Amino acid sequence: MEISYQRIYSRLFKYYGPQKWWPADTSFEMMIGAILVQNTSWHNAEKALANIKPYLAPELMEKLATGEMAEMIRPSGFFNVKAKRINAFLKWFKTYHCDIGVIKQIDRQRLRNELLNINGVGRETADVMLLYAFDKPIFVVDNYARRIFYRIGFNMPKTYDAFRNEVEGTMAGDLELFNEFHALLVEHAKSHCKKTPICEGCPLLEMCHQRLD
DNA sequence: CGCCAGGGCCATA
DNA sequence: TATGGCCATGGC
Repeated sequence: MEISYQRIYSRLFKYYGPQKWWPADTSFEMMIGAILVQNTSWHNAEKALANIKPYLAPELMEKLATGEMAEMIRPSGFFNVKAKRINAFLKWFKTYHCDIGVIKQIDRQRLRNELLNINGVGRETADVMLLYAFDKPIFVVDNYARRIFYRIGFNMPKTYDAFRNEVEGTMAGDLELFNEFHALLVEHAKSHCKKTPICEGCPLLEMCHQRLD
């Protein structure tokens, strides 16, 4: 049986079930969460989110001084840089009057470039926002996807965009599929495919080459 | 105690 | 293009 991205997705979906991401009440909360979770456990990002919950609206958040913001998001780590990144994001968001509906109408490529121009929003954060806040069908490349596919034995393209294009080009996926795929890869990495893996009961065991690097 | 976590920027070669 | 240092908390 040919091992493909499609087959891996099917296996993960059958095993873990629908993930219904992103865990946030609003698109705005989702995007703030995307910045807070950068290179940080979701557990710590949640603590920061809980602290700024009373300010989780662009009109309220822009009034906070950067120093106040930093203190509130302290549990997420890198709190000084993340406070600046949130400010940079808010500045961009305001140029569209914080109107999610308007931004959703923007062409996918152009919107991606605009997000990448925000200081503190790199490829992965931009793609996660495009997928979970702006409904663009996109494959999110992260270290988890790299680790999981590497251990299966795939030789993925080295650069971010080449990897993303390959998966998107070979999957014929819609919004719902890419939404679930990223969430499933994260869940799989956290439950089985950790740095020190738990291979017993792994749903991908038969297709894994055990390249535990 | 060290390792890791749902990255990105910047300087350098 | 591709490394390396830097940013920092909290769970284990």
